[in-house]
Amino acid sequence: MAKRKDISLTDLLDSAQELIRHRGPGGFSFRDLAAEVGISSASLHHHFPTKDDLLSAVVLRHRDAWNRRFAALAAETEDWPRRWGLLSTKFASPSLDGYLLGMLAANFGSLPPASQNETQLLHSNLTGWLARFVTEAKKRDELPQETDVEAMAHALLSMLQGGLLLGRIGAPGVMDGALRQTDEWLEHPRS
Amino acid sequence: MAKRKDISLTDLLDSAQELIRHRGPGGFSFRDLAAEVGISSASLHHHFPTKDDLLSAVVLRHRDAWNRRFAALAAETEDWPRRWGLLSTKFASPSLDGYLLGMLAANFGSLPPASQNETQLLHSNLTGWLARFVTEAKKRDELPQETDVEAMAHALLSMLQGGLLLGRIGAPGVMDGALRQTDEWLEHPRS
DNA sequence: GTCTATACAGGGATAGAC
DNA sequence: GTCTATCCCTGTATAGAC
Repeated sequence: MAKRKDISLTDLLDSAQELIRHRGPGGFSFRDLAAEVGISSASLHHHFPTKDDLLSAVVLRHRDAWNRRFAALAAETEDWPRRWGLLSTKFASPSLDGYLLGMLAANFGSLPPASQNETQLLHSNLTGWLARFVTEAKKRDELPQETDVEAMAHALLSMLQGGLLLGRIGAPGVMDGALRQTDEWLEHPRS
Repeated sequence: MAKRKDISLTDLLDSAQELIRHRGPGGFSFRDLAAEVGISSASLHHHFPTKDDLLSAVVLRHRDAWNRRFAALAAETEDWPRRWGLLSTKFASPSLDGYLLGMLAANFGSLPPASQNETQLLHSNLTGWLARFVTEAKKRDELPQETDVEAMAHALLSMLQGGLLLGRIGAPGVMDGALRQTDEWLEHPRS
């Protein structure tokens, strides 16, 4: 023993992110994560001295990933219905990590400082992208001119996060229903 | 010492509920709650042998409270806009406890069994009432006949919970924005 | 019904060898 | 970079006196 395994940072963050999504930031221990990736908790502390370091690293990467996804989506199409369709699908996909923000938000008060910070940044990044998309949709007359950009962005993100969150309880069709209704609202703007 | 203080069950559950709302079900200990109500943790265990007992008692009472609120609301008016207005206000009020469901949902996987059960019941109670209100609104032609009752109920509850949850992060205007947009959608049904 | 005291498991984190 | 061993704290829960 005591040989280098050179656990990749990516694998580590992947496992950590999975644990946060499933059990919440306080729902797993260094020992849990260490066991999962096959090293000792002391070795884990070598990579991330404190839990705050670990959590905020996960959130930072997650934020980057979403920013890249949004940028790619923005480049891919200017069509609002298409943008929203792809976006909501990404969020609704259980294999993807739309859950993370909600888990962090729910346990925000118990998060260590750097992680709180990253979580706020994640939230404002997502809201910012949504607001940009809504603004552009208005310019293209795909949404009513009276649309309040901020309100719409908050509503859409709240819906997505709330749907994911309530879906955790186990009742079927929550996210599907919420998305179906939202689509109805979005595709049939007021007369 | 060792005199009876006869801490009232109500005070106990109140404090516990407050702690769950603020820190989540796993974010406080028997010692925390005991200190708050001014008894020892051992005394607390006398009232609630396990944490599962404590949590599920809180959720049960909470569920009852919402059922009574909904029933009162149903009796008070049949007007859908008014019902929704009062309801969303109740949920949005920070002094009230609309948070609870979201906190429980986020940490659902870490909840002990009875508490999971109660949480599911809470969720289905709330969804059921919302669905009933939507159904009645359709009958009164206050919502489009094509409205999918389940979808609408899931969407509204998701929005409320998502808004409350994201509001915890500290960004201002989330819940307000989400509600403003929802009102827009509800008051201006498709042409 | 309340207390003190305590058991026991699990958490984050560190020391120091290899 | 990894390990074993360990520290110290906090969590749930119990025993037994008053």
